[in-house]
Amino acid sequence: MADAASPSPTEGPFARVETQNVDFPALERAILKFWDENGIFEKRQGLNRGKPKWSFLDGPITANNPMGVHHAWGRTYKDAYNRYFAMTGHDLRYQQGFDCQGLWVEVEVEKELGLKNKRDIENLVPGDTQASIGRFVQACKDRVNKYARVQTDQSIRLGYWMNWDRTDADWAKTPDERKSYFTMSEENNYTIWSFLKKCHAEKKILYRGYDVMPWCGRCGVGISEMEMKEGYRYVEHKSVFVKFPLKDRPGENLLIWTTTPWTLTSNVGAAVNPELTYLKVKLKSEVYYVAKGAFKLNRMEASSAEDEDGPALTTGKKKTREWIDGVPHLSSIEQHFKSKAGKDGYEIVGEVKGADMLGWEYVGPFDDLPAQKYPGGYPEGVAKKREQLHALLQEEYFYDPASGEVKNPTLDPTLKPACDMHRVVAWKDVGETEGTGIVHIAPGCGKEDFQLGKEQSLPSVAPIRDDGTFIEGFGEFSGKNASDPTLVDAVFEGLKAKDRLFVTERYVHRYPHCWRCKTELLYRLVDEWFINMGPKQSEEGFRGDIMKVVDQVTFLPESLNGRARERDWLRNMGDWMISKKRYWGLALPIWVDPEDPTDFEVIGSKEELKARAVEGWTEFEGHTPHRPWVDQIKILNPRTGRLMSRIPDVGNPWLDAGIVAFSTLGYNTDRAYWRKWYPADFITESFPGQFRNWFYALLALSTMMSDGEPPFKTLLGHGLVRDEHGKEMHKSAGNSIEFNRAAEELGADAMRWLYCRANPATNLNFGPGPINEVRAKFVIKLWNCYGFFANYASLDGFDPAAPQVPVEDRAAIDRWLLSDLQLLIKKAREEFEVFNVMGFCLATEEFVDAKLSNWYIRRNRDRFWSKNTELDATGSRDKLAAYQTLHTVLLDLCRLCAPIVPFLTEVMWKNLRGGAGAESVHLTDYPTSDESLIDSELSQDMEAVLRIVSLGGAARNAAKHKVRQPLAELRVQPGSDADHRAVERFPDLITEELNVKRVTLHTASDPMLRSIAKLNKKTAAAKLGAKLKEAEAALDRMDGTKVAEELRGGTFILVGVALDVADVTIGYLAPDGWAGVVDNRTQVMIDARLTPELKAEGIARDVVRSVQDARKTAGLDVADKIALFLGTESDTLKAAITAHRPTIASETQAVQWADAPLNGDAHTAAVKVDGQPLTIALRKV
RNA sequence: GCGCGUAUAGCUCAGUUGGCUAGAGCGCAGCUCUGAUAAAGCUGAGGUCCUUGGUUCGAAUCCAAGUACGCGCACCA
Repeated sequence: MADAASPSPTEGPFARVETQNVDFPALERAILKFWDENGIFEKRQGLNRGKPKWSFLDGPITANNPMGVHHAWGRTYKDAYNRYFAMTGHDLRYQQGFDCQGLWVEVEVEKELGLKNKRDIENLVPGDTQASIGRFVQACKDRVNKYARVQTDQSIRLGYWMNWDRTDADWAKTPDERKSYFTMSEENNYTIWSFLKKCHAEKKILYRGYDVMPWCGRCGVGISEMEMKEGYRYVEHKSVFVKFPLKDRPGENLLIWTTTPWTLTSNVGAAVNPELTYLKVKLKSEVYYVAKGAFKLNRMEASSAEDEDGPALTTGKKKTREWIDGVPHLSSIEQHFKSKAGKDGYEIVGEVKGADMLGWEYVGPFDDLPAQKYPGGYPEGVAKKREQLHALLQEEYFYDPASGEVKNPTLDPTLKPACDMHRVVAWKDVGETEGTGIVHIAPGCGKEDFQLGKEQSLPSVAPIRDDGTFIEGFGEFSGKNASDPTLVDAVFEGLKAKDRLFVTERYVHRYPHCWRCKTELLYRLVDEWFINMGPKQSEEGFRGDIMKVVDQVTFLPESLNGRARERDWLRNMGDWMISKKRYWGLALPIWVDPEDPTDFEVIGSKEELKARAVEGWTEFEGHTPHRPWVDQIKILNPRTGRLMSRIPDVGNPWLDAGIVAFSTLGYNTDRAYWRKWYPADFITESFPGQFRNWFYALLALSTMMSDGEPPFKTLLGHGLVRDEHGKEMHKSAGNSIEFNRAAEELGADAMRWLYCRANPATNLNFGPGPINEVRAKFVIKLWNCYGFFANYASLDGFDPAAPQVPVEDRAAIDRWLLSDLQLLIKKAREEFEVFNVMGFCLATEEFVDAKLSNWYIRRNRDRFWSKNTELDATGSRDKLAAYQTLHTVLLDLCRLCAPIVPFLTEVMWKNLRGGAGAESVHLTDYPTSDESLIDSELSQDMEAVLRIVSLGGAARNAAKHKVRQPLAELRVQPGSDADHRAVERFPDLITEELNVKRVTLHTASDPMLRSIAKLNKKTAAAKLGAKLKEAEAALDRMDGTKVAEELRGGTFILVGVALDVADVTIGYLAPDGWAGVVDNRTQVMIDARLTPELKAEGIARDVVRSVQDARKTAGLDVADKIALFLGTESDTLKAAITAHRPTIASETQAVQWADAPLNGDAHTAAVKVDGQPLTIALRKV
């Protein structure tokens, strides 16, 4: 089968083509070999060298696992557009990229090595952290190299033309020296350094942030905003209502509610909304404060909030909250009170404004913990850093509404411990649709809490370390993990012991999880590095600069509003957290003074580092700028004279991918080259997520590096690949499909066509079903057209080099096909230029199916079958014209489709070119339409022919005569000029296709068919009731044409009842002996009467058909001659056979007639024709 | 909660600046054709064009409100 890819030299210019059970994957492998052995890709590059450039920038694929079929969608687009622009004479870079660094690789390597946490990693070489990190980082590099190579092989199999690293020698090189780009390359890392340097030195937007951030205790890493979006899920937690006894109001309590009981250990304050009203609820001997609006609230209704004052306006149904089956629904706070009170009941004893509660002091839930008693918050280092941060931000003075004083915390020597600071503070964001309207504030455990703590001068108590466990100072909790359920129980026990526990409940909410390892995130006070994006919700600062760039690029497909989405993300995102407390990644080039954490420097290049290094350079030299080697370098602080150390953090991996418009184009090493290729003309990736990931990072880094020049002109996004039934593909669900399996079982071309014909704006259903559909719809159909041509051309000795019959001398159907081909070429170019291959594919399917296969070839078969020896000069010329037309169309189709299905078209091309022309279709130019061949009237007329033929078929059906039975006449009342012309220009096409003797026109002005109106009893019966019979009779007497007109006009009254279009069916009646149908204004009828002559002819055709069948089952070749015996007792059959003997003989290639049954090796068959038995016997002669 | 989008046959979707009896492919049933075609053709069953109201001679199409779904954003105790 592999040989099928190359024409056999023994059979003239065209090789025979197999049309059954074609093994497309085998052909694809043969083509890969052909490209490889003949350097086709290199030749293509050679042809385009020096031509106008077309700059494509590849978004790096994560080299962490083998490719999935979902990757193949985007890669197919990338290759298709690359190939199109190559065939239209553009110089391309053909550089593909791998994303190498980051937590996703680390997590896989941890799994491989059986490591559970950071401590395991740092102890890979027992007792030697540096060596351990070194070994771990090496393992990460190894994994990336391994899968980059796997993905390379897979991409090659897909037909993706890039400058790949193919040999062992290629892969032995450093990432910097390879053809593909790697984000772990030195160039990439150092270029990010220059970006960060620019952020710091020029724009002053890099800062050390001391904030509460979501944290993954398993990975030991802060989670950035963009990562957090990936991890929200609905989960059940234990929530709790807790009493905070008020110090100066004996027997009175604040009632607070929280879903994170572990944070109660670090409670510092309680926040109320000064605007809200709070109830004093008396239960037994104690009083509780609860927000008035919260008290009776149905907590299962999703918070639709504050239209309490307009009950008449609340028309819409309230939505119920997302909930998990099996978890009890929430009770209202009032219900909790009722059930606690029993039959005594509770009592509302007063109301108080939130503003009047400010400053009230209370007893905290865990004031006995050492951490709560520590002066200035806990731990000491935390408090110290906070002071320094305040100094840094120059927030020297605070207005403290609790005391009414202006305070300066940096100068305040008596910072109190947390337990002495418990008081009610104001927070305008407190609502009453969730909780009790009084919020427990733990500045060390929540983002808003921390912010509020800063504003209100509350100390922070930060309880957990980087693995999620409690630090010392938290009594029995120390050492336990904050997300451990038993810890929650311990908290509840502790509260119960002090009679602080009001009630607990099971609660369902959306909670963030680590996007990589699915662990629940905790909010933790951390020390991370940020890029200041400028004021949120504004268009100022860095975010504003990026927005200006966003406004200059094109986002496709339009319906997705990509620009609006990107702008939306830019408006809302917080400052960009770029640090990760991990191992495998960009070494953030930030060196900090050991005594003063706010004194830092950013290094912008390897050279600068070398110049500044005062220690560790020798150990570092020769290594990539990764941990642990780069960690050893110290630089001198010119201000203090102390040695500065690099922060141990690595960078957010989106920095790695975001810099590639600079790093891969040699921005820092060959500025002219960069200038030539920047910006990219085109990028394309799957859009979900990328507006906040690659698209964002690329735009952000490019805006900074280029001072506002867009990194690309056009971005094409596409959806997700789903399984055959539209479900998300997951390895765990067992419905994901490996790329290799798909390519080998389904074929890369079929996959590529499926991807290209799909709408990029929607998700795509992938699987054997959809693939088989496109294969049947397009691949096999095109292949069969090709096979038809090649097989007859080979048999017939068609000479592709023969002088072309001038197009104007060719048959109209030839000119029609060539005209429509030009239209397709125009369409192809238009659609590729606007990055809409879908439009091209759908148009091509239509062309191949409706025009080429089902009309041109079907209608012209006898021109190809005609025997050379029997043709005169005109006939030969006509046959040549047919071959040339079909040959041209197939060659152009090859070139048109080559970017989409490079294998199929290559196989076809290699055979069709007949030894002439380019050795590969991919070395040809993309077709250009020839305007002189476009004949739009001809196109319209042929369309009319197809319409009339279709109607004629329907009329035949109504007449109940199969197509083999010749009929006398088809009569057409044209509904348009094109219909009219079609009958006059192409009577032969119509009569042959419909097997009628003649086609005639009905040109009289009255309708050819009489309209008949009939009641649609289903709908009309209800309206007419008892008058139904009467109405039917009345309708029978009416003129159907008039009824139809009245119905169209809208008013039709029958026996006093108004009926509409649906109540009446209009049928059409042909004269006796005829059958007619109507479509719009075109009417067609067929003469259904059989004469004895027509009947005999029909029988003869049935006989021919039966003999052909017998030939086929006898295994004869088309060209084989036979001796034929036809035996029957039926006089009708005998007469028909005798009358049509010459036709039967020529159709079946019978050169001898036998009067008696053939004996011996003859093939016999017993069939029925016209209901009568017929014996067929034939033998090859 | 805010914003954007979508809603048409069992499934996947077309349906242009409003226009006459709303279409295609797949699937289903029947018929047919077949010496390129495991292909194809024809017919049939199957529709509340999400709902309601409005504009209009006329609405799947335009407008408004509602409902459902999807996506993005926000997510708090």
